[in-house]
Amino acid sequence: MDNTAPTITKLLQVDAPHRGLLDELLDKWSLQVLDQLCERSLRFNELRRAIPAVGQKSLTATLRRLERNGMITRVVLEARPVAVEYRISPIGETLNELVDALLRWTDQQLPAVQEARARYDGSGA
Amino acid sequence: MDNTAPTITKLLQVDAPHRGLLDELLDKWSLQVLDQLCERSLRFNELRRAIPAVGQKSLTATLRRLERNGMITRVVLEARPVAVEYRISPIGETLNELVDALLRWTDQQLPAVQEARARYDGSGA
DNA sequence: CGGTATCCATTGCGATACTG
DNA sequence: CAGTATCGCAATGGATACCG
Repeated sequence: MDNTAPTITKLLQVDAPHRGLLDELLDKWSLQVLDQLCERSLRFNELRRAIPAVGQKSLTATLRRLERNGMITRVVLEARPVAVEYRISPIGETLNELVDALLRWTDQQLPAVQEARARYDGSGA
Repeated sequence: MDNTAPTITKLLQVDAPHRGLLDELLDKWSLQVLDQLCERSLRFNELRRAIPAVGQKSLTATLRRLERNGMITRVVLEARPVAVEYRISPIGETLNELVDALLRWTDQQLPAVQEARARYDGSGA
């Protein structure tokens, strides 16, 4: 696995597609959708309820983007009126592991961050 | 201090500050600035040159935000006209490790992602 | 239910000009 | 050099209405 793990920095600068991909995947709603679907598959309106702050338009856009990049799959169930289920994909699961690592990091560092904020806000105010 | 690491998912939903922090830290420019400063400290205009696509205004905002959250430190050097150096902080370095993991992930998954995109774009077009 | 289409307010962001 | 201030456009994103 260490075949391509050279100065990671170069990936950022030289190889735009890598950055572009993260830009599409690390936004506010994607992280939350990903996290929800990692627990279990959900329907459109279930997702809306699970993430109350997201608007319908934004949720649709987020789902399309995640689907296009292969992170989730959109499954149309035969049912009356219509039923669509969104599922995490294998790749999506690997991404979610990294996102979880990020979440664990925030959990650890939040106190230090809040202290830093207090210092910054205090010295400037 | 309870080190309970319960279903990470709950952190996302219940605890807004965690998500909020990631929202401030995972944007387009922050990742690149962080990555640059992890290699070596840089001055304002060095950063601009290192990340040509970023505007002055956005760079300033990004630096302030990273500084406020304790990820970098702003060091005013005594020099003529003025010299300011931006340095990664210890916390910032730990964040950058996770970002690097993300970058390595994109490097691994990019082919699969591009395939997914081709499939998506092809079936829809 | 699971969307799309449209309108509209807000914001983001680049370009430009100016300052200590 | 390292910013701040201002302007104006373009893109987000919410609210609403409507469709299969």
